Amino acid sequence: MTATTASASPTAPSPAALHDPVIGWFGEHARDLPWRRPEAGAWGVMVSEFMLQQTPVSRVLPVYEHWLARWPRPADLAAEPSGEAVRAWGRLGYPRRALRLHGAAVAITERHGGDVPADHAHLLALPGIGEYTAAAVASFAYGQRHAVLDTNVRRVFARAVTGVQYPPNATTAAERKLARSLLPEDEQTAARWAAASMELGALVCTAKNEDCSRCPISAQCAWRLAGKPAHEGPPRRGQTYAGTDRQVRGKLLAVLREAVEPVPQAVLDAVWDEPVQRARALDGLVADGLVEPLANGVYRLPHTSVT
DNA sequence: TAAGCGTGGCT
DNA sequence: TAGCCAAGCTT
Repeated sequence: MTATTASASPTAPSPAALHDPVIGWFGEHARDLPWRRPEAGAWGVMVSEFMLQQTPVSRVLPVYEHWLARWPRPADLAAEPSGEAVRAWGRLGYPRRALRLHGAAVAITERHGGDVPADHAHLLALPGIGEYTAAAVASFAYGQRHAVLDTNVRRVFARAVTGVQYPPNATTAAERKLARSLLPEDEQTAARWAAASMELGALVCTAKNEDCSRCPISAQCAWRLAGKPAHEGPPRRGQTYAGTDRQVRGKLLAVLREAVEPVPQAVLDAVWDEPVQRARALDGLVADGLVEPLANGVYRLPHTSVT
């Protein structure tokens, strides 16, 4: 066996030594977010999880409120063209999420009687829902016992238990095993723990400028006890953006989002000088179902119904 | 498994 | 200033 970065440090705290302080801290410091209120329901939780994938809370808040007011139930969204979801997504980024959320709403309406399924496997089968989101919805909306492994939780575990600054680039089997071993037995406590450990990573045990003076488990944290050694190993993969197809796609879609009428090719051509890359970006958007080509070189957001 | 996929605020 | 970073999913 190769050494695993998720193995416990010699000074790793026991699970029981972590649960009470972190859950207690959460009770005092949890943010009052709309998707955490009882009235949000499972649909509100699910919408928030889609929007929060790779996107900060502050930018999600206004779009979330607008979305839930317009489409209070999955069937309300499913009844609209997918392009309306893309338009309402605004500038949250990664607009394929809007398409997938719309597709999930259609599937929920058709297969689950309009109610967000509580079963983990059923959630996982919906478009746009992967390992993390399925566990998050099952845990946050339905109070179930699941290991909820997002980037915040992975970082908290890497530090507090494993004793390193950052988790691996991709989630490993060792991390999943560790997360399961730390999960409280009691279902309600497990759900509380999932939300609390995540919030700790989001507010205190942040990627940069972590504030150990505000951390409820700083006395037991393996990384801190080791002297907070700097990250070793391969650098974490950075994201390039300027000059990429992604940037061109973003510019093209921004024009179409704000247009009421279908947009002529010439208007789209104005957003980017380089014709080969511009064409490739537009073709990609069409292939992804984010843009619908009409006759005569005119484009719009998709009006197609999902089948 | 690693690359592709948006956007904007922060340091 | 120019990266770095933010509750991932899909192929």
